Amino acid sequence: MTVRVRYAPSPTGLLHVGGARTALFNWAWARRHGGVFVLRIEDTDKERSTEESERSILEAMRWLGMEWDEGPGVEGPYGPYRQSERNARYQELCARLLEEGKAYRCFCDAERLTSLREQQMANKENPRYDGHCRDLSPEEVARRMAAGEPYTVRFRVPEGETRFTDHVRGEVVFQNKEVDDWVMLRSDGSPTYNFVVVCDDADMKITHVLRGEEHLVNTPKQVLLYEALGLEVPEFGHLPLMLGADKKKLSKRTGHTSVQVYRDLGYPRDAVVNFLCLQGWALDGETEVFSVDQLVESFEVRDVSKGGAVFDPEKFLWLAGEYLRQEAPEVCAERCAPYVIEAGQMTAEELEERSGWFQEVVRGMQERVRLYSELPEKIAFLFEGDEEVSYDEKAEKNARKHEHRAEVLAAVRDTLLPTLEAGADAAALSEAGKALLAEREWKFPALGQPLRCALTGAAGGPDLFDVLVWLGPERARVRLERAIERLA
RNA sequence: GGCCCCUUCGUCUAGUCAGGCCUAGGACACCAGGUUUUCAUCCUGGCGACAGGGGUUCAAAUCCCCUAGGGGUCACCA
Repeated sequence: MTVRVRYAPSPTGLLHVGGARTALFNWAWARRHGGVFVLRIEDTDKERSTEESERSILEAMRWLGMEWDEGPGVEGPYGPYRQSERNARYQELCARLLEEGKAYRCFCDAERLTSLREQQMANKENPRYDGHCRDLSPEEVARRMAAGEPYTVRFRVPEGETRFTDHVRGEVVFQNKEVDDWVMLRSDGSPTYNFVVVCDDADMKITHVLRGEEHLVNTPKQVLLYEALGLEVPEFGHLPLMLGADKKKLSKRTGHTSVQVYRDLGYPRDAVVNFLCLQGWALDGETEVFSVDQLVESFEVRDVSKGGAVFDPEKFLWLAGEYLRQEAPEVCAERCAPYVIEAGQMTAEELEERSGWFQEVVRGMQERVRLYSELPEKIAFLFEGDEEVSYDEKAEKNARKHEHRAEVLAAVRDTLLPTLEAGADAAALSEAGKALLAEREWKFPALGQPLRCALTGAAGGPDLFDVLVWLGPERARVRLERAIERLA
């Protein structure tokens, strides 16, 4: 039997990182077993669903590299893949259950239900439907329908207990008396989640339902519905929740929750995928950094942890840096480019013209950056006017520690700049610099600290000889002259 | 509160299904050293956990029971 799994987001916002992880696990599981990954849009909530949100979710899914085999834009044998387009089928199945007495019409209005709930809570009872319309006579139902009274359709939960084997948690049992006669069809005739999810999963031949743990308590309702419909029950696997620092379900209160935000913040794509997988799953307990291929090779649902995972922004940042540093400079440069443009440091055209130069800068900066977005502020000194480089306090203090600072800077101007002009690279400049120091029997800091201050105005940063090359002889000369005066 | 789920370092986790190889391994963070022209990277070391209590067993992080704690969910949302 081919494995068929699905990810079924509701288009009511951006793609949540928890949802993305669920999708990733489903996707990996399908790929691992040569199965099919279905993407289905659960837009039964007309109030909150938007096309805009659907677009952004699809875009984020693609960005993460999850191609769906069936779903919006990809024809499949069980479409359409948007619930709003499948209404006829829901009505059909509902009519069947009604006919068989497995569901019934309920004429209780919102007002009655609300006061019922309030009363129950006041009595310290559990709020639940009281079965008021469960056994209405066919005549009464017909009469009230004819009178145009609005009604919902409720599922008639049978007696007994419902059990299923969860691939993450093992055997789970619910007493049916704890399960409410839930609403399948709203009074406007539209279907609810628990109803459509079963219809669609069955129609789409889904074999494994992997979803967040918040759905665990819905499962008995759904199992019961499969049984009432005479359908085969799929296998379930409830993934642990992703938690915020407060150990509660990850929400905006404790940090960013959408994939798009991390993308926009400049996290490498593969780092996002890798990190999400680390929440609740481990390759071997040793390897933290792994590829999508490795994920697909070894992902098993039974290896998923049971406990919730606190989302750790620090570790995420570390992992982002791991990925960014491994990138080829030209790739990294391309990904940093939008941020450089946004910061107003270079235009797209300039970036194009000086792509070699920019890549070289990126290469020199990669070890010092974790997110693409971090680059601009770290190379801002390159875009300052040469006459107005601002020295920060520590840089200037470091430079002033060396009494021969002016002399050393002058020596750099007189010996290194000509070398640079002649086309020397950073390695050659470094040699020349060291020779210059050896001559005078000075240690490196005597050169490094004044020079760094002169060139960058900062106490730390990239290799000085790289900086010399990036700046070029003209600009370096201006900065040196100015420093010789200012640091005198 | 009812029901359901969960519980190994601060955090992510390996080990639990098939009890001995675990004086519990790795990673992030933190601390201390080292390399380095600074910063960063990199390297070395340190700190640090089986929620508690009972069983079962020659032997329990691993199996059973209880307690405690945390979470999820209780809609004409999904």
